[in-house]
Amino acid sequence: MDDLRAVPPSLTGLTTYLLSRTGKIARGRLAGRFAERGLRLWHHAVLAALADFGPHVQRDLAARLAIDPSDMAKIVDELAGAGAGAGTGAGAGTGAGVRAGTETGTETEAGYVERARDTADRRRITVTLTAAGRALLAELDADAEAVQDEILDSLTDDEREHLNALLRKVFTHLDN
Amino acid sequence: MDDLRAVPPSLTGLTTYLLSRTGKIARGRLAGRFAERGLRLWHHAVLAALADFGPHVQRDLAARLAIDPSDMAKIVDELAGAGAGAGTGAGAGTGAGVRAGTETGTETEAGYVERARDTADRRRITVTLTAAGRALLAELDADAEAVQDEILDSLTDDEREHLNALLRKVFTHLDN
DNA sequence: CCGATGTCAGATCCACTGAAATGA
DNA sequence: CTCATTTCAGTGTATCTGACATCG
Repeated sequence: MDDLRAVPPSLTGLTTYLLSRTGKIARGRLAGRFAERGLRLWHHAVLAALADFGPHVQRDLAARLAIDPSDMAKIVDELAGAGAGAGTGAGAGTGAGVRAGTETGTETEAGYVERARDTADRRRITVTLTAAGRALLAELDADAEAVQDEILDSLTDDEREHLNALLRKVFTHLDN
Repeated sequence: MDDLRAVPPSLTGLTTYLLSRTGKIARGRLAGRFAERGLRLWHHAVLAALADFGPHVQRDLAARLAIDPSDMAKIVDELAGAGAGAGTGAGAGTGAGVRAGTETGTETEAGYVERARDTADRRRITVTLTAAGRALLAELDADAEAVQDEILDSLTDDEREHLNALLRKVFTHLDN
């Protein structure tokens, strides 16, 4: 009898629909977790890019992640901790884990990335991952995997691997 | 070599990331096609739900598609073609909208769905798919499949089927 | 040329109105 | 029979985000 929660089969038959829906759910859940830290998805992507490929000129970072350069400026700014009068250097000095949990009024932004003038071309600003950034990235990655376990709960390990392979194939092809 | 187009491997290793990215791309492309008609994705979903499950009380339609009832009111209104209807909306650019076959008159009267007061409970409005709506749905489905062919271009038929099966499994489980 | 700030549009969400049904 | 409560459709608003445009 026509369960009102049932989704139209003609939609679930469309792979793109499933892709879109599950993707949105996944993104939403992960964004929720990051929000508890006062972060958004792009922060994770930026940190990951820096970890994987090393320091970037800000513009290249934007190009790689397919995001508008003007938006990248904000993200890097937030990761650097320049915004909102946050204690930049953070008296805590090294470490500076800053797993704030609840983002109370005080934003405990710390230097997850560092902006430095390129020595060769002094117009360029090179963004570099700091130790604190690397630590934060590890936590965000853990969040991501936790969400992934939720989402893919119904799949076996083999199926998960297969799904990843298929999606990777699709994605890399789209990238061209 | 650090191709600037390369995406961080630590991200592509996350299935949820791929899901999220490809889903967003798919949604964007399909939304683009629909926009040429002056429609949005929800219009397609509503038509599909009506085709698959028959007439709905408007509120149930909203519940099924997990959308806010107030937003559903607007969407149904546009599909019914009452007043400004589908032509305007987001599309801007091309005033095209609404190519239902009978292009008599400049605009609209698109009755893709019909609203009728429930005789028993006059608060309720029952939404029914019309012949024009069915025709439009066929076109939108064709658009969706075209986009799907683009997106899944790199996969064989077997792989596409497998991907659909995996995603369906994931999605139905998430629905619970 | 590059990065930063500001503006705009789309989508989602929430509160409210008015009509209509239900139950005390 | 009347009144309070609930449910529904519809309107409008607040907010959040992503995309675009201009300024330094």
